[in-house]
Amino acid sequence: MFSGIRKIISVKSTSRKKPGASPKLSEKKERLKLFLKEKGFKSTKQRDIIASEFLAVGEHVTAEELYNRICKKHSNIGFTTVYRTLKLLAESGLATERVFADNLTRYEPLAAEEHHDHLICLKCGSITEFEDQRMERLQEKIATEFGFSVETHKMELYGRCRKCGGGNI
Amino acid sequence: MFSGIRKIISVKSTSRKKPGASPKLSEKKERLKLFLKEKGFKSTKQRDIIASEFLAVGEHVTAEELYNRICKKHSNIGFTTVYRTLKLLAESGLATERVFADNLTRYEPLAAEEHHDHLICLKCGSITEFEDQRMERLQEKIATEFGFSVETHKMELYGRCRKCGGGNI
DNA sequence: AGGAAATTGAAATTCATTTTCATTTGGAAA
DNA sequence: TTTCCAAATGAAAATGAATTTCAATTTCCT
Repeated sequence: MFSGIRKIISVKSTSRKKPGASPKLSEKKERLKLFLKEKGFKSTKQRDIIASEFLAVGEHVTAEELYNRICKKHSNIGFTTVYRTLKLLAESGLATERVFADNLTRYEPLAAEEHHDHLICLKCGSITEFEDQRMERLQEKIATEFGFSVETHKMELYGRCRKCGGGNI
Repeated sequence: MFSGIRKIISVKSTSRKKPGASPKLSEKKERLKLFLKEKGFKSTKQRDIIASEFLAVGEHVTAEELYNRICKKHSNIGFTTVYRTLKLLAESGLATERVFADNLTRYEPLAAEEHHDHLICLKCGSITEFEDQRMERLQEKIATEFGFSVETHKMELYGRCRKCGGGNI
């Protein structure tokens, strides 16, 4: 299923939130520090570097992708630490873990408060985010019809983006 | 994410199709034979047994689960063959591969023509299928708004089923 | 500064999945 | 039916992402 994707190579964000709606980088790093302190964890150079790089990159990265970026500049940072820090960021609510059809775990900044879904191009691998209230409402509605209460959901549309012939197949 | 699920233990189907709408077991096995012949593959005892057991079980099984059932009666059938036969069934359109939040690959009979989505209970692990035209239409609509054409999609609602307190949380 | 506790990172482990390869089997052609 | 070759089988090995281990290092509280 979805075997068309070899690798998700590039990533785009097309969210519709107002500019300035998301916290600044410094604010996010502050939040991480608070979380660490609160949990009795320690602030370290590595965590700072990794968090900064992660927040700078911004889009759906795997632990490995992020590690590759980081280890060029900081040969003293190991894969394991990148991996663990991403988990930590996810726990603290600064990142969200996602698994798409290629079965790799990706991390995406923030998102705790801004749930959204994804359009994934099977040709070029680009990921476009979207949020749609109609969708949220319909999900609730359907769930209710089954006596089900929704805590979270996963919704991915796989197909062709505009560039790859989305309009006219 | 979704780490609440330890294991998906049981599986229910609540699809809304009319009774008799889906092909009978013999019909399905016929379809497999045709597919095999068409592709120049061979019919074997193992494939027959595995396909029968799979179609009999009916619901979202992993290769391992199916293997465990089969090897009790047929000690001469190996895991690899079960694994490969499930892949084959998926190719032939008699099964669909699905990966839920626990990251195991499950197979489900038929489904090539009947696309549906899933409600997954985070407490008891039950899987309920549903199909909803409103959902399909909305997906198309949203995709179109992004210049995207949908080939396939994945949509899972995670929460509580009726038994596990779905109505009143 | 001292020291307990947490962190780091290289290496090892886990675990589902997939591949390898020697052997067996199915089934088309003789 | 017998022959023969490609396909299938299954045990074992390989793969690869995710996770854990553990000794050495670092943080940060007192």
